[in-house]
Amino acid sequence: MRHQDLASRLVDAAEATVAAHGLAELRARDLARAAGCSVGAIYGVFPTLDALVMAVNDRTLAALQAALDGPRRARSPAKELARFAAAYLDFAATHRNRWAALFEHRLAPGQSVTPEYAARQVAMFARVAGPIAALAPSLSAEAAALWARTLFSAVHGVVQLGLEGRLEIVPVSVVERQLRELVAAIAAGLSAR
Amino acid sequence: MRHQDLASRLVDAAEATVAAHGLAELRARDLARAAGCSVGAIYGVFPTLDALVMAVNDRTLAALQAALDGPRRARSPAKELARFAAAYLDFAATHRNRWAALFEHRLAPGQSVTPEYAARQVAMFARVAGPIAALAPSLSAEAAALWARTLFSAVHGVVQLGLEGRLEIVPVSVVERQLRELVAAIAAGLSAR
DNA sequence: AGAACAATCTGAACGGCGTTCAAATACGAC
DNA sequence: GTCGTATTTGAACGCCGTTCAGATTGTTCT
Repeated sequence: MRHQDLASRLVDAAEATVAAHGLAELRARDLARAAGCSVGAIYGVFPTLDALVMAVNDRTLAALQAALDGPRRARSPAKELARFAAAYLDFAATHRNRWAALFEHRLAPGQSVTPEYAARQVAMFARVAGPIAALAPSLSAEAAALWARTLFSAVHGVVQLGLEGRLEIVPVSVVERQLRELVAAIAAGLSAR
Repeated sequence: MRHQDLASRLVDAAEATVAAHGLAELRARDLARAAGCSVGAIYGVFPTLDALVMAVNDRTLAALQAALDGPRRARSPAKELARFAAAYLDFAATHRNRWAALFEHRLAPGQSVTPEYAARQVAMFARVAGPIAALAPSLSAEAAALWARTLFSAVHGVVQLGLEGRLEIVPVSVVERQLRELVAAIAAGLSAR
């Protein structure tokens, strides 16, 4: 533990705080105490706390990607899309604070996301494009890719407004039903062309 | 102007700042200067800056509701849903910072949204339930209401990830196409049952 | 071994934030 | 005019992310 990189100790500590109390509770002084260093040392490793948050989010996105790849491919394209949506909901519900941090954190203007982060996002969209192309073979590759983005976004929207909506919070089981019906309707609409 | 309520002058000033520079740029001292009062006077009207932000968001939601009611009903339920989605995108794109503030602002734990805010949200969902029920008459009232929430959330997700996604920002015209195809697929899937 | 240099870490201090509150001010009743 | 009350004021408080002069540690050369 003594020889563990300061960087990874800091990301570990930040991840633990985010998971337990949410992104808003992250403090440089707490982080330093948890990682066993001084506040100033943080800035020898990360230029800013925002950069540290991005490192945490990189990890979360990797975990999300792994969760979505999850169990092996389902029997039909429609079932595969349904499994994907259910896995997304499950990840968001299980790791709520870490998942929320992905969207709560706004990067400073001019700053961009890390290349790994962007690559993971592209990979996740691509993961959806396959079943979609299988479902609607008449779609061009670009159209299928755009549909992948659309389906992903739609599923995300249902999960986000369901889990952290302003109104009543929808029980996870209801969100599950919403996603099942949404994916089924889209799959039906797509294959009917 | 002198006799205008301090409260409305403050909300005006906050709304202007949010619209011009985003929620993150809101400062109590700037607000006081813009509204022509002292910092302390803000707290005689609002218990917290968060409450002031909620007042701004109430206004934004009212404007969004008006924009969605917009032009009179379309010819068919499917077209009405498409119009609704397009109007949502148009509002988000036109009033990007004010719209983003609706979702950037997290209310303190234990605090709830104003009754008007909740009522507007319910009204907007209900606005969608009509065309959905017309499209799939076999749906129960509760199922149609849930579908309204689902469709609204899905549209929101596409707009949000499209306009402020981490990856490349999608041009509005592409998001328009995404929404058109999404609504068409859902409408097809819904009426095919 | 010790001296000299570079690299790293330290934590008090800085500026900016939301929020508070004793003092000043404005206002109405008589 | 005088008192009592309600409102406004803005300096001050505590907390935040971030900085940087000085202390500490590590490395290289003789």
